[in-house]
Amino acid sequence: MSSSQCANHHQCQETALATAEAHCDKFGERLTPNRRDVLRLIWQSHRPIKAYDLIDLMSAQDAKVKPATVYRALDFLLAQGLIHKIDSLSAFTGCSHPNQHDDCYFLICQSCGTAQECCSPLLAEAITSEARHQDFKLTRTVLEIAGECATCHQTAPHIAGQEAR
Amino acid sequence: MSSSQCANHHQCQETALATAEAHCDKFGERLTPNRRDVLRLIWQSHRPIKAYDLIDLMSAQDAKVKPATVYRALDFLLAQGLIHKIDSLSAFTGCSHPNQHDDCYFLICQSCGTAQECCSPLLAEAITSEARHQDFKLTRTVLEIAGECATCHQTAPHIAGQEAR
DNA sequence: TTCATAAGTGTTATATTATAACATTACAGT
DNA sequence: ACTGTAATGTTATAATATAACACTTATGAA
Repeated sequence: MSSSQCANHHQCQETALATAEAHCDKFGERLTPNRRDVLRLIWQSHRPIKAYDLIDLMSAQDAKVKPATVYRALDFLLAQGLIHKIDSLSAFTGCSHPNQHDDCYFLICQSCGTAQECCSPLLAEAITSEARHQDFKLTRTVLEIAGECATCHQTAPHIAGQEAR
Repeated sequence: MSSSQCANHHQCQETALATAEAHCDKFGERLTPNRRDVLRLIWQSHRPIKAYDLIDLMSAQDAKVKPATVYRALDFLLAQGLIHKIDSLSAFTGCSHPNQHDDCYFLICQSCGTAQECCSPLLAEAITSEARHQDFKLTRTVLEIAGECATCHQTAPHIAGQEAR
């Protein structure tokens, strides 16, 4: 369980929830208890989390939660840009800056499981330009880069894959 | 049902099978009837095809084919680089140039369903360089660009999404 | 305030995608 | 022909995701 990226994960979780609250206020959307719970659990997880893990976590508290409940919350959060889905993992992760742009990509560490959200206007422009070159009208880009993050290969050089999963 | 890209799809299918044959010969791998059937069906489909559609097609011929049969063939073909999996679609498509490089990306048309495989050393380098910049050791890149292909927006301008599926 | 509507949730069922485990068969090298 | 490995057959089940319909809650117009 690495815990990189943010000095105080509890803090970044609270910030994310506050941001989500503000976002919903602004757009007249409702961050209901279910949606908030799902969002909180996503932020509590340090890495992309799967829908059924969320279901299990939700169910741990009190009554069994059904898939539809969680998937509906996920759909809402995705629609609001408050989370991302990582297609290559079938997993979900919080968006660290909802609404700012949609040219993000992910660095997914196969060793520690984290997915760092990154933005590069330069790279985004390179992709847009490639698409334009093929006369292709771009609506959505999925860029997911798998490998080993700095922390992992500094800590345990050249034993990559061993602790993967 | 657009049928773009290649003038003679039957031909490109045969070429792909011959290439696969040659590849397997070279590496001492066996392109068994099952694997060949799956590969042929993938090439027969003009767009990325789902595992269970392959199962249905295989089953149409004679006896019912079980998932494992097809998934095993898919695993083999993926391992040999003879096909790609499009993560954002959970679908498979033939690789038009096995073994040549692994810096390909896909332009996925949401209107006609085709996925064009493209290569751009420039873009690949931009991505590698981004990763390096974050001190990230890249092992695999997924770049899937969804939108509308040239053919579709030339044919039916500004009705995008209507005939999507 | 009350009612109508829309939005959200509960619940059951089922669709879709993928793998595990173990028995059997086919193949390549000796 | 014998033997070990690779491939396949078969059954079962895991993991991911959605459909459909009933019910409840929030919202806002009358």
